[in-house]
Amino acid sequence: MTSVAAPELTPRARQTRAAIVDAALALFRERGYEAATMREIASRAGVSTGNAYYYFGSKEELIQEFYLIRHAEHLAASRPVLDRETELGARLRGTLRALVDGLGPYHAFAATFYKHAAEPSSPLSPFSAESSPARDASTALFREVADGSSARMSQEVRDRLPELLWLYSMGVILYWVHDSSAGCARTYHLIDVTAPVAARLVAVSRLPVLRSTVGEITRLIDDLRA
Amino acid sequence: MTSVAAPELTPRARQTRAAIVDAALALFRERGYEAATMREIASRAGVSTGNAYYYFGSKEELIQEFYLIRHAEHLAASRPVLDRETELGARLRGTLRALVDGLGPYHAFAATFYKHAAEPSSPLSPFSAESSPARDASTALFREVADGSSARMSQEVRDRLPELLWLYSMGVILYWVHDSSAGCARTYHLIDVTAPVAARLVAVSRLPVLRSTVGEITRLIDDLRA
DNA sequence: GAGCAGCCTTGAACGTGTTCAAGTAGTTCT
DNA sequence: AGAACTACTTGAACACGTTCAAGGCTGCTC
Repeated sequence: MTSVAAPELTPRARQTRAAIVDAALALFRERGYEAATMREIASRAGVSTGNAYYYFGSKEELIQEFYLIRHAEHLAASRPVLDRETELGARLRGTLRALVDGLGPYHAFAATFYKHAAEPSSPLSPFSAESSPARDASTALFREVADGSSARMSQEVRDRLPELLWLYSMGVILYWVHDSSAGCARTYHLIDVTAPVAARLVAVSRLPVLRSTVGEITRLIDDLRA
Repeated sequence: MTSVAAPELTPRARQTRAAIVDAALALFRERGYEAATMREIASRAGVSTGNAYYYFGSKEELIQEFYLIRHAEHLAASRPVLDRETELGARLRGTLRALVDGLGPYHAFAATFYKHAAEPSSPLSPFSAESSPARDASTALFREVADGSSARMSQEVRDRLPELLWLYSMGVILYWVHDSSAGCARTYHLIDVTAPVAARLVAVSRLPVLRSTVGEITRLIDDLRA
């Protein structure tokens, strides 16, 4: 189980910490986030309730582990598509489908944890400073999606595209969270339809008529990330 | 205080209900959502804790009142701009600024309640069925923003624009929630920059080169709201 | 006016996330 | 060996959101 534990932990403690994470994620999957109590998580991990709070400041913090594990697996799952496809739309589609594939078993659970992610003061917010490493890792993946493609684009678009694609993926996840269709078919449909559109927008961004519009959007993005 | 109470309430009960809402919103503003306890809200309203639960199924439900009151005030605040301006960008800008103006005093509070809004199972989610009336009301406002403007657009764009603008406004609010700049200056900046870009996109949507792209996006929107 | 019915009100009790003072055990220092 | 130090562990206690059995109040019927 991939885990990014604090390095200064005793081997024994590291094991305890991992047991808590395992128990938590298992219970989250089984019962959902709210129904899984800290007492039960601790009990299943074989420790006291209070001890769980020695390793994790709050129940929400257990979700950061989920983020990290998910990202590592998403990275691996995207590899085949990125090695095979060269067309931007197809690369994007494959990467996003891999993302949703991996989240699948956690659908009910992820739905409730996303509520915590939306709170700006929460370290779980994808926009927060604490999540910056996770966000950077995601952005790097999308940079590879774009740069490894055969799509031609101006340097200004190329520089800003990864962040836009990350934002796009957040939108897809938001949609997925709310998607109650069988097998989340609607989310896959959304991906299948929007990925080519996104690629198309990148392509048309080179049109001279859109030069000024692209320039405005570029400046806007630079403003926002300042 | 505008309030959409259930109609079958005794006048006395209606008054009690209103007192609870007033106490709740005041405390939310003073201390924030989390720090305002149901016991304190009930106490300030002069009722027992349990009685608050006779009128509101949960603490979150008190936020629906906030939505309703805010929307009514936003509507009124947007009136002057909509009566004066004809250019789409200016109308959009004015409407969004009015939105953020009105939310101002609740910034800290709104930040924490948006976390509840993001949960799909919550009736507070702007995407939920329970919020549909509130969403429809918002969409109607944006329809007026677009239709009352001098902007020319195809019928297919005109039909779908209100929902897109509503989504855009949700994005602005999401940004605002995370905006910690003085006086939320960055949010106002975002509005000032993006409103003209949005108007510009509507304008360029008539370009023949973009016909097929616009068509794809149109079909996508129709898919999603199905 | 007595009884009745239904709306409204109460506060104690439950289970939750979280805290914390008090420990224990392993390691290092003298 | 003993002492001191640090890293870890405990479970009782706290405040919170929420529930509910019990009771009051109001206006109606006869």
